[in-house]
Amino acid sequence: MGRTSSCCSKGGLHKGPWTAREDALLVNYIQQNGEGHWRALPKKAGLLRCGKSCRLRWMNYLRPDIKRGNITTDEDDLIIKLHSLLGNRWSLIAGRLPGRTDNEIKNYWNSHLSKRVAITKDNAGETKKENIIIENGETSNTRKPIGILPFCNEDNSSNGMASRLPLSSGNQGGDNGGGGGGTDQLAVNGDEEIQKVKGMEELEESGDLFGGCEGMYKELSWNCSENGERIDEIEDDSYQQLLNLHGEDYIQLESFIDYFLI
DNA sequence: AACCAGGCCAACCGCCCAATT
DNA sequence: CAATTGGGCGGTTGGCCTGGT
Repeated sequence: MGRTSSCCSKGGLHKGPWTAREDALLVNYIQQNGEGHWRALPKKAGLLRCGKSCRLRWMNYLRPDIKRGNITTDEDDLIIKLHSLLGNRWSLIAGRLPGRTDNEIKNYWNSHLSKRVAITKDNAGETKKENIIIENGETSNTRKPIGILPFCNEDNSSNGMASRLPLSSGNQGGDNGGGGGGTDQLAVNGDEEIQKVKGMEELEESGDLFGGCEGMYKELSWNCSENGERIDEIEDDSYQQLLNLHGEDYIQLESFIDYFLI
């Protein structure tokens, strides 16, 4: 229903690498008319491309805010952390890396990071990089973001928050050839954790996160207390539900991600 | 110099979902 | 309510480049 064969496979349309002239036509058109209406765009812009191809070219290559060049070690770490939280949700991950595209991150993951993480997992023994540490100290391979739970706990300042974080940064320095000790490592003790708690308090005071947290748990059919505290075990499919959130709930997910990247 | 293998990355493909008709 | 459209996403492909032999 409503699905047509690939627009790019229609006769008479160009495929393959874009020429400088095509790029110029596309950029010129979007600068004058803005993004959107991709299906109609090629005709109006004088391009023999399908709309999807135009959109992809713009989004992944021609957009003025795209950051070209090598992925930095900070971005590298961030991608790994986000992937451990979100899985192959490249658009979500890209949304946390200004100027990077989902395609670029996906390619980078497939060509660089997946191998590195695999090696890390092989070498790391119990502290596997992609595992998520759950409340009782066990690890899980299911990529459920159990680390989000303490965000909604009332006494977050004293419940060993770091042990629940989704990633252990402990093996970071070793396999990176000196790249370790990045500034955005997850806080595990001392002042950084205190700062984190203070940040949480500010967010809580704003009222945004607690209320949304409760709402989200209800949305996900999780049990929660009146103050938004999650009180039962995550069900198997809950993570998937979490990642399918939209609208305000999606914003809550974004907030959770923010929290874990402090 | 020629060949080959592997890595990288831009682009395509197929599917999904929300909005519109 | 069903059909259609528009847009977005993740997976995959294929061409180019580079390094090794």
